[in-house]
Amino acid sequence: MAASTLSEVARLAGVSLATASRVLNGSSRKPAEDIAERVREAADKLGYVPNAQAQALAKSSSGLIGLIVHDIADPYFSAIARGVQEAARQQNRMVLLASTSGAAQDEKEAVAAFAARRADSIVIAGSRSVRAEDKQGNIELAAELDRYCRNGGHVGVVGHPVVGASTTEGYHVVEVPNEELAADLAAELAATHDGEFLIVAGPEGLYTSDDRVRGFQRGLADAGSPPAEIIRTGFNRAGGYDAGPALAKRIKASKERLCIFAVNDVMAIGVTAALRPEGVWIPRDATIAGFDDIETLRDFRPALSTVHLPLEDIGRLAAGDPDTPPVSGAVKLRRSTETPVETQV
Amino acid sequence: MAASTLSEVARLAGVSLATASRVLNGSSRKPAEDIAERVREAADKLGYVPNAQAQALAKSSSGLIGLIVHDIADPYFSAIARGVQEAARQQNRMVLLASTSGAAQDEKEAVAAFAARRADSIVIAGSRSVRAEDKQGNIELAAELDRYCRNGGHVGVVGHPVVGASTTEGYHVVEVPNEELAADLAAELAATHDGEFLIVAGPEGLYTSDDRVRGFQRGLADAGSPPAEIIRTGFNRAGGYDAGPALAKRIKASKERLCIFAVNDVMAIGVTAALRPEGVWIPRDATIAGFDDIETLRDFRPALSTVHLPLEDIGRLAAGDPDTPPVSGAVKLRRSTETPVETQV
DNA sequence: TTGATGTGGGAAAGCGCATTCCCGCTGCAA
DNA sequence: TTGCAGCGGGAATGCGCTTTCCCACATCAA
Repeated sequence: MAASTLSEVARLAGVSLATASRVLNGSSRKPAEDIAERVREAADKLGYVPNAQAQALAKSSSGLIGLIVHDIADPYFSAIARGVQEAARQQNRMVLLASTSGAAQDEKEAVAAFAARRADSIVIAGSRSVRAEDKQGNIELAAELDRYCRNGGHVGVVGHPVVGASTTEGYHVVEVPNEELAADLAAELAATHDGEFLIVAGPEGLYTSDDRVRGFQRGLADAGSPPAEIIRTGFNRAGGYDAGPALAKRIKASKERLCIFAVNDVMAIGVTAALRPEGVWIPRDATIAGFDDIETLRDFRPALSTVHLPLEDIGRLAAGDPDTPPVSGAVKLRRSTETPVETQV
Repeated sequence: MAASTLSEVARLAGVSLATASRVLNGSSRKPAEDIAERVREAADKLGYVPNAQAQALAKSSSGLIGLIVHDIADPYFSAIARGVQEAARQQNRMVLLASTSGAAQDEKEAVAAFAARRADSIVIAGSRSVRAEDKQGNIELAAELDRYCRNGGHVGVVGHPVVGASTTEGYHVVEVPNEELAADLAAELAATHDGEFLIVAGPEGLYTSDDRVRGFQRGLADAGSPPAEIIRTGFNRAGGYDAGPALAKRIKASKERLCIFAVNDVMAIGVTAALRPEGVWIPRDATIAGFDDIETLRDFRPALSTVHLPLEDIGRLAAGDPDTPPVSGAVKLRRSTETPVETQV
């Protein structure tokens, strides 16, 4: 990657390095127009591309924003990534991507790498967890982030504060009202459904999952319904799928129609897919709702009841966009939780 | 972003800058263990994080790989992005992201930005086009890329060479056998379907779309079927949706069952969604096939017939991973093109 | 004409690091 | 003991750029 340098341009234009810099890379001092023109011509002829690394070094600001997700191919994260990307574009920055599969250890490394690149800010999406096996990783991650913040970095966290972060300096948490929204969902569902409820949740200790479970139970309680049974599985499509057989058995054994709340959309889809071969139809034999309102999944049939989350906005907010409205979700009841007309069998 | 520097570490450890550098940032010369230990301690105490920008400047290699996509939230691109990300991880690099909505002008700017950051390589995903309105943009993009390559950069292009690129030096095209696979799909469909075929394509001039159309028509011809009528619309879900009403009219007017080939999965989903309110059921009233085999869409019902593309591998290949097998797709016939049993009405 | 005040270009000092070159030291053969 | 290689650490240079400081010159009021 050897390209022509500023001093080559300066020499060709017959001016000093300083002048060339002033002309080409926006300075407060504007050299005379004829000189500027000469410099621009020279730059053009040489195909000069400024070295952002050197610029960053000289002005100590990189124009980079680091994004940490579990999996960029997961539609939840890619929607957030789009928001971050847009915010970055507006701020004239570039986004550096890191996928970590959610491992705290990997996240720590990603933060270190971003810090090494002197990213102006870091966005961490993806659920925090307090599980025992993540304990050590979380501590190290928090330490790394604290250090990054102490050195003047900004970090935007989606959903929940990083476990064990000791400073608040530099941290910016985009609160997602998971609990409230889950309660709303439960309330709306309880209004029309009078059978049992069941929750398909992620592993215990995962904040996002736990919040949604808690909120849902609270909503149920407020509506006078008994608490829902909880099945724990993976926090992704595969987790939902795996829970399918047990659910099918449960549904077939029960006299009433069961209403399932999967703590996110992809899990709900996984559950639905696993239920189908068992002969369990949604919403005929059971109803189901998810959470997130993933765009790619909207054409699904039966249309999935869910809670809409402005994921793109969340990404923008985490990336520090000031013009983005605060996070506000909304319950979306669709076909998957409709009580079917009796005549339909 | 001021952090402690190598010279601070060196001073604290009581060694020279050179020694500290050798200890901390992998050099071929290994200082004595006791000294090394002292340096590491000092680094640890200061919370030293090497400045990758400065390192890049000094060694002139950034460890960055630039990725250009139309839209990171589109599952097609996010799957490729995952592959690129994985390859980058293996190569110990980081990926820089740019979304461009497919505008050649934006892509050009993204390339310039990557070049400025001295990215070691650039991956361009997303269909190239020869449309007239993109002409100027394409020329500039090609020029920018050529310059990048001349300066020693590597570029990996998914699908088709960049229009108008004058060098081959540094370019690396990941060929996607769109045409062959589309022909295969047509052949397999023609084997069981004897009604008419219809293609929902993207705008004319979009390579990927054009290739798939051409291949499909060829497959039809080889199977002895008449060429399919072509409807042009947007190359995304919205495009498919928009084509819905016209298709519905077409289907209702026709005596035979129509087989629709949408040139990608999301378009097929869009079509299906638009058809539903019109009372047209898949596969009862018409059949449909897509292309790409998007993972998030696999749970869709009726299951979408499509052509599987190893998108993640494609991303890996474009990012220059040597261990990734060459691209090979496969036709996946599923429910959406099954001839329904007559008794099902 | 003279001194004060700008104005605009250039020299040079870093930014944080890798790396080359140099030098003092030790170990060994002669 | 002398000479030479080999080893390990340090000084210094440069990567490409920004920015401060300086200086030459022009302008204008007195």
